[in-house]
Amino acid sequence: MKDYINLLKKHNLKITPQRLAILKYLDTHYTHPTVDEIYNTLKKTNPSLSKTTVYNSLEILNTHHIIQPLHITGHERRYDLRKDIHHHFLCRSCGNIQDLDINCPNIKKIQEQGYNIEEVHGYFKGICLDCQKREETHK
Amino acid sequence: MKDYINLLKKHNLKITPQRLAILKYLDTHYTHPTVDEIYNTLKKTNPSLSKTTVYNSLEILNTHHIIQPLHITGHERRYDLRKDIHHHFLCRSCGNIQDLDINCPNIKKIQEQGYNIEEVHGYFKGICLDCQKREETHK
DNA sequence: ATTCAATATTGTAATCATTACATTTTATCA
DNA sequence: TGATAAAATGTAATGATTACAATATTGAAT
Ligand SMILES: [Mn+2]
Ligand SMILES: [Mn+2]
Ligand SMILES: [Zn+2]
Ligand SMILES: [Zn+2]
Repeated sequence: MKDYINLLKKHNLKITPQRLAILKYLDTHYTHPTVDEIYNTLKKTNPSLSKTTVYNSLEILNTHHIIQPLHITGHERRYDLRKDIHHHFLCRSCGNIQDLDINCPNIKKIQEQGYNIEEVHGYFKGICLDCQKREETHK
Repeated sequence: MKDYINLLKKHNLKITPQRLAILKYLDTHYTHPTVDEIYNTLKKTNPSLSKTTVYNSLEILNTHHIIQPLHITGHERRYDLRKDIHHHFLCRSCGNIQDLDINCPNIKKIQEQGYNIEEVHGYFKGICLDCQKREETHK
């Protein structure tokens, strides 16, 4: 990525240090962070940052389809700079959310049934590979 | 369904009118209702019902895998008496949530990669068939 | 470079869903 | 029919998100 300024310009969004910082954060942390994670980290180098601005910025980036929200945990929103359709795995043990790069043949099928699909969310939950190994060695 | 009493017995859960009413509601309304929808409806015939009881009952039914929660809208929990894996379509226009009876070949693939999968959520959002027709006729 | 209007940021208060908790009631079983 | 553990109830607390009013900044026109 890198050229966040032109990305915002392309969408006729005003270029502000807050938006640039949020875009950069998402671009360098593909961990599907929460609003609080983004806010608390950026607050360190930008002490005047308001949490409302983080919410507002994420909202407008979402409406312009630059980022997408995930509802995988069920109690907090998370954000993803990747805008292509991909699925996610949430580990019950470590809490990490991993990308699953598998293509979903069902999307096409459902569209063929006549549905107009605008969003796809594929969430899998369980124990990730790392945590399984860790449990093994602890026996 | 029908035999909610034995269902609760099988899971060593106490048989209470509240739990029976909630089970019956979910069994006769496969609309993936919210807690408030369940509460407000049952409140009419059971005025002493507490919303906390609805939350508690749904929680214990969930831990016993009798029902499953959906996080499809992103801002409220919904419940489904169907416990088999199936996917859902949320219509942006009418708000209805429909079951999609498609099998997901990715589950097997991800398991083959070593993941231990405990939950699967497939959410699709867009405009449902009925709403598309309605829009057509309104032109 | 300066000015200005539109837009963004900020801080605080409000809202909404959910959870915690103390009290009262009920289900189950001896 | 009690006794006891579990459940139901009502209220208060929490946590994430949104609303809103005041201030500051951006970007374009001068
Ligand atoms: Mn992702
Ligand atoms: Mn369903
Ligand atoms: Zn893990
Ligand atoms: Zn519809």
